[in-house]
Amino acid sequence: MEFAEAKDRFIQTWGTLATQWGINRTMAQIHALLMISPDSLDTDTIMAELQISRGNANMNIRDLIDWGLVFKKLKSGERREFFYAEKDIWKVARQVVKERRRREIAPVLAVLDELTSINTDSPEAAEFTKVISNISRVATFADATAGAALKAEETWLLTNFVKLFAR
Amino acid sequence: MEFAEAKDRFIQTWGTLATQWGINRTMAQIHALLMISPDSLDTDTIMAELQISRGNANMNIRDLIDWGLVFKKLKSGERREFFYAEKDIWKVARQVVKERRRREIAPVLAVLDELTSINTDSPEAAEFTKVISNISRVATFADATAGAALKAEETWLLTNFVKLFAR
DNA sequence: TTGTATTTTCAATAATTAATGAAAATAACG
DNA sequence: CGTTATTTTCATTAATTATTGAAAATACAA
Repeated sequence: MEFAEAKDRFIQTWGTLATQWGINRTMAQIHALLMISPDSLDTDTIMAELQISRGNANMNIRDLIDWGLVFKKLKSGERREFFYAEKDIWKVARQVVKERRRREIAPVLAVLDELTSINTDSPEAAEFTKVISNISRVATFADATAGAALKAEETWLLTNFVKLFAR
Repeated sequence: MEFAEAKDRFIQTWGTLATQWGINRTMAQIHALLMISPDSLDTDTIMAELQISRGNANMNIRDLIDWGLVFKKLKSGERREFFYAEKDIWKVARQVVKERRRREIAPVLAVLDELTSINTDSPEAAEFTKVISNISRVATFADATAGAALKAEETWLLTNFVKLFAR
């Protein structure tokens, strides 16, 4: 396979995977492009490579920066901005977990916690409380686990996972 | 808070969470409704509770069954079908991981593996191979880890997670 | 300043995805 | 069988989400 084809395949694959996980395709494609690019790229290059509009490019680059996956680079003597991505996929994964935890999981945990404190005066209400408590307990535990993992060093985590699951 | 309100809050919250993770809202809402329901429900009840059409209800119930999260129950003397959900959230999580691995991760791993074998005759191609190899290695490891966890018993997994991360 | 390159915003439009509802298919019953 | 309850399908419609592109805002240099 030629490089150009492989590159397209990767950008496409990364975009498809992302949509299945609730991330928009363009955002994932920009991320993919920057991950495999040796140099940082400016907006026009990204637009040209992915055949997208300026507005679209700008918005999704901003989002990637918000997610902590892409960074701005200022080249001396250059007026426009250049962008580059974190290329270590472990760090990418850690960052995604961290952000999703903060943005999506934390609010849900708060709601669940509230919902455990209703009257259980009917079979429906009793079952409800039982299920919600179970979800709340497990989710809180899983969230705390993720939190601990994020605090730990990457190597420590990797080492321990290997110990835990090694054959 | 009253039961009726708590119930609506939960169904709504579960639906919102799901959309952020690439699952459609109705599917998550049906799942939520069945999880908190003491009895199995028929299609008409689900339609009425969630205010959705028959077609929508039917399609999403089918999908939930495909995902292994909801099951059919036949009541003797009853012609129509009743549905109930797995209520143990650990089992739900395990099932979701299992299915996503099969449907989404496995195909991506196959593509990544292909992409590692291109000529590295330019700086771009060299960087590409480097990044793809890293992703492929880490993803394969994570996938294998998930596979091992799925094979293990739930209690075993829980116990070991506690040991690993307990303060 | 003033002009110019660059970035950002956002209303309009396009594309995608989900939901409806009625018709067709299926299954159960007498 | 024929009848009726129930489920499934799917073309149409609705809702949602993403993209465009041009105008406005901003940043920089002279």
